[in-house]
Amino acid sequence: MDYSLLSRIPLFRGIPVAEIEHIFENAPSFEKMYKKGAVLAEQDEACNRLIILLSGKVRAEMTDPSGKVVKVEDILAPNPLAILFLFGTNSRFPVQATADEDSTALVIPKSSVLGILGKNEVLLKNYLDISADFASRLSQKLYFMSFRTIRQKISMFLLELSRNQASSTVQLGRTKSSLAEYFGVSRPSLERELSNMQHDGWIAIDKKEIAILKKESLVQLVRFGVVK
Amino acid sequence: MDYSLLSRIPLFRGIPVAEIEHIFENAPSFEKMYKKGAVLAEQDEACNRLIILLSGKVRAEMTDPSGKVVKVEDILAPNPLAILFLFGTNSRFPVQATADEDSTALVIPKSSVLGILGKNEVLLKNYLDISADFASRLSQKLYFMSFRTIRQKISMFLLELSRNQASSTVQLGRTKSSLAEYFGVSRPSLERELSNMQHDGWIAIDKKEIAILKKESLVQLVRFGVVK
DNA sequence: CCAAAAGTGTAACATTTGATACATTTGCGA
DNA sequence: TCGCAAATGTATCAAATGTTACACTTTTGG
Repeated sequence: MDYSLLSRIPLFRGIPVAEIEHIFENAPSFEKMYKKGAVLAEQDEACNRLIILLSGKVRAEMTDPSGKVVKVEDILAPNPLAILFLFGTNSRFPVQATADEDSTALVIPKSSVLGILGKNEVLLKNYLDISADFASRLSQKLYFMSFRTIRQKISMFLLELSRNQASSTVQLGRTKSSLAEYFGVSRPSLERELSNMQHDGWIAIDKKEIAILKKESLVQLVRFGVVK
Repeated sequence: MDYSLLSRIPLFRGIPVAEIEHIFENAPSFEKMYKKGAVLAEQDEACNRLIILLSGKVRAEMTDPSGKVVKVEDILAPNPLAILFLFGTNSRFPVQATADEDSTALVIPKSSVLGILGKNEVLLKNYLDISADFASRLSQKLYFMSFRTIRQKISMFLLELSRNQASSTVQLGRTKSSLAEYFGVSRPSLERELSNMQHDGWIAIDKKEIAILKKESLVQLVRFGVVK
């Protein structure tokens, strides 16, 4: 078992490898291999163990009641799965995790995790920080979803991207399709609104690169819901 | 300082009063009084302390960039404020907390919290459970917001209310105005859709009481997006 | 018990968005 | 580098939702 792998993930940041080894010395945990296509965790299965992906790639899919896949997230090694859902009064995996390629994972029973966290304050702080960051991202996405119109969402998104950045040109960094999905709107609607904003002279679109031409208009729209 | 108060909040559930006293023995923390109208925490202020409301009532308000109050939540004693935002890489209070009446609070510096959590495994588990539950609720609301039409949201909401309940009649338990706000839709639109569903024979509305008449239709709508 | 405030029900009309379709273009793996 | 799958850009039409307005009812606080 190569604990130096673990030292590279945020959960173990700031903890020397020797210390990590010591932490796991008396904590029941085991390594497990998964062939491509194997299921690491079923959706809605009781979440009674922490799974840390050591090598390979895992696909997390949320299936809605009709059986249609709603959301996909890729998890690359080395990284933990569903860290925030390990606890809670009715903790279940929110997604199905499937190996996208041959993978190995470190599996730690929930009871061990509690003991481990209590033993190392840095590890505890990391765990709490990761949980809080996750919750913050959820909160932000909710705030995001609360905007009424697509133009408002686009404006907010572009302003966020351009924050802490000298240039007024931003890189989307993802496909417009995936952006539409993130916004919860249809792809043609997103394209149309982007076109409209370009026609209005607010932005200039070049592939996945967008130049913000009238930042003031974007700001006003986000702040007041209308412009002028 | 009356630690028996603390034993009544979820964070200290399952911990004897004597043990709570012991926990706080060597942890820096202090009690503070707030007059009605006093501010316990500013929005976006660094979140470097855990505030546990011991008596009184606090109003949590989120202000959007234009200065308009977006959301209000009431916190009654005894309960902690913003427990999930204490940690995280850039932890700040997400709301402004103002005393709605004369209140007292126990204030614990962030560094003490870490030490306390490491010392008592039950407390640690409570903290993690509370965090996870909060995140789950956020997730669920996000799932909720992802429904396209108002009718789908209403259906999902009514099915959730009627779950684990013999009767097919549910009590809204809140005003329709606040429900519209929760859904992120305009009040007239919600009213109209409720009317439509009643005209279609799916539900029967009597004030804040709604009878589910065609549960199958609601289920189908939520599952497949369409009925028949 | 009264008056003011909050909540309700509904209608007409304007806007926004979704669904669908199709022609290109781009990017990636064999 | 070829070919195919994914992504893009755009148009048309239908459906859902927002906005505004107003009359009425219920709740609340003094």
